[in-house]
Amino acid sequence: MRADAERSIAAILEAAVDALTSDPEASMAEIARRAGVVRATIYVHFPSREALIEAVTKRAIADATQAIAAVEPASGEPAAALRRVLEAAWRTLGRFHALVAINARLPAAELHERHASVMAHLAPLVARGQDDGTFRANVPIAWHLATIMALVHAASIELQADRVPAADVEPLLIATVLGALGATPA
Amino acid sequence: MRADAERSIAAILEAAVDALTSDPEASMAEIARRAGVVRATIYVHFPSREALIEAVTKRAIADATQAIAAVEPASGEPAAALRRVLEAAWRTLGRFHALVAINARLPAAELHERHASVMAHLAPLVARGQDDGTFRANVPIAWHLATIMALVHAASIELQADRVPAADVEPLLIATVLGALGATPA
DNA sequence: TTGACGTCGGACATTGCTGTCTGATCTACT
DNA sequence: AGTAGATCAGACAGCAATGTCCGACGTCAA
Repeated sequence: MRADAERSIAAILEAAVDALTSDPEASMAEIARRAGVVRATIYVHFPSREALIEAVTKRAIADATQAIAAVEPASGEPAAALRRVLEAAWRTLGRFHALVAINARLPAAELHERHASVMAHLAPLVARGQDDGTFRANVPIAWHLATIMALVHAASIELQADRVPAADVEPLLIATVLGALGATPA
Repeated sequence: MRADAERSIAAILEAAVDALTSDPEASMAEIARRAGVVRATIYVHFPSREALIEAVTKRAIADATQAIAAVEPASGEPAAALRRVLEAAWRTLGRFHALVAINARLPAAELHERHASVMAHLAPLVARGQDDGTFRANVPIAWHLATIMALVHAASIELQADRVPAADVEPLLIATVLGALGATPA
């Protein structure tokens, strides 16, 4: 693999994330424009639009997985660990939210498979909190995860709309999520 | 307005909901087919695809607004009132879950504006709950409202993705929202 | 009944996209 | 420096959808 090819691929993936975030149906031409590349070049590396989106999704999930793993969700009090995870998510995962919507119509099995690595880190944390009574136990883990994602996204929207000061968002988000999962947010 | 025109409009709106539910990008041709109408007829009543979708959305929100008003959000314990509101909203929304996904990619400002009528009923309820200590008071009302909207929408999306059984959604949603607002969901 | 309104059936131009291909030009590696 | 590999610039066909238009035909309501 030549160095310039590698650069192109990186630029394309980067541009695809940006473009698809602002418009989930962004065209290949738009992605190419943002990548500073000609449209045909994309097809050199990705046989089709679908293949490109799959590659982008996989990379996004890999990034998220790494960011979450980095804050050691398996250590310490569940509430504190979740707090750390939320901070990581707030900073890292936010920009990929659009991809969630794009992939939402995929076969359920494939979707589940793609999220497996994230689940692998979060599920034990949530389960641990359910065991020791920190989080509501009569709720599926997937629901808790959906709740977390929804509130992170809502926080992002509120912030962008200037309906809440930037400095206030993180504590608000954390308190709301902890409450939603059933923890008493102190 | 002639009677057959009124029938056509009703059939088109009905068909649009159905078609967009099974495919959020359903074409005008598909909608026309389901409505038992020729494609051109749609353009007689709705100048563009966007206008049709807007009409469908507005009607859905109007229905939800009416359903919420009907359960008297201004009466009784705030937690109980919120519970009633969530039940009413969820049931009315049942038919329109697909529209949630479609409108999710709209400009945030427009989304906010379309939800205004629902918010108008909710804001006093939330304020009342903050006053009597049922809901977290150190949080802007707008944040609580955003939280509620986000969780209702998330519930809708989870349901559509078949990640949670339909029968479980309502109690899960209620428990999660009450917790997120700081009430003890008992 | 009659005429205005509405729908039908289909043709039509336009647009925007995907995916392919070409030859020319550039660039990384040996 | 030379060569294989990569990008560029742009053309091309194919397709699907939107939105417009038409004449013929049905249907509502006065």
